[in-house]
Amino acid sequence: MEEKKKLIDLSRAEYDILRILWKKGQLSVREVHDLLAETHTWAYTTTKTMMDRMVTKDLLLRESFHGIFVYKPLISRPAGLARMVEYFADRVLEMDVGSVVSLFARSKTLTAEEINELNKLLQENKEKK
Amino acid sequence: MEEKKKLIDLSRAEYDILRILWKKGQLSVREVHDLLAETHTWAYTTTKTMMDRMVTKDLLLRESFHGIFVYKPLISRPAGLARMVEYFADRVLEMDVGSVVSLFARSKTLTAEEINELNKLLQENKEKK
DNA sequence: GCACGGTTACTACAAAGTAGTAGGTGTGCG
DNA sequence: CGCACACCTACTACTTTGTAGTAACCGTGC
Repeated sequence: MEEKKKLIDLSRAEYDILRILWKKGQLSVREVHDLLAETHTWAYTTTKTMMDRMVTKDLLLRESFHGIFVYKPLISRPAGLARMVEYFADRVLEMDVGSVVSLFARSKTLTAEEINELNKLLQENKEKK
Repeated sequence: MEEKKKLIDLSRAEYDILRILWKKGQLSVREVHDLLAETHTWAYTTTKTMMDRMVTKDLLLRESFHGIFVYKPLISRPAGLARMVEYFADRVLEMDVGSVVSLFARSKTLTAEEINELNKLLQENKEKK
């Protein structure tokens, strides 16, 4: 049996940053920070620190771009979602993950392809438990 | 306008402890710890530290009972759930909280009364935003 | 009365959350 | 041309949370 990679455990803060990057592709700290302002009241340096730490954790990739750094996600949205969905289904709703995943189909948040990936990840994870 | 109390923000660890206490009413550290073993691999003292910190944060009440301490939740299950449901609906599913709350009705996780309370909390919270 | 098994209190250290400060750099203006 | 300003980056720091060890305490059986 090969390496069993667990679902990625993101903190809420990390997830919020990734969420923006998943939508936009790649952004500077400033851009992420401004978008984050809707839900957070962080200082600019807080956003920066977070993002830099996420780079060392291989959650984000940082590249110099026209003299400034831009960051892009290193994990897919379904991969980032999986752990949260699992947790929420198991511990909060106390129902099968399948029912929760089916919500995504209705919400149009994820593409069909992403939903497939999400399902696959959750399935694999369940098997090895 | 009176005091606006925000929804309670629980960490996953705190939530997991509360979840057990909501089900059982009140338990000793040992009992919580054993039940927690299903999902966590914490050392006994870790469970203890967590629970004691939750007492100082007014999440739990600690009472001496036959020479040992038992802990009971100071917040209701809907109150503990509200923030997580809101977060999950808004940021993960990106759909209306209502749709998520309706899942509870189907999952039998909460009583009708609890669902009402949950709805009320989420509603109040939305109004003041 | 003391050993033993569990309980409690105190301490510790890493990671996450939050943010300040100092130093670097490009661009316009005098 | 050289400096001020605005903005970026790196480094440091302090608090809370996650995780756990250790030592002191305490009732029960012998």
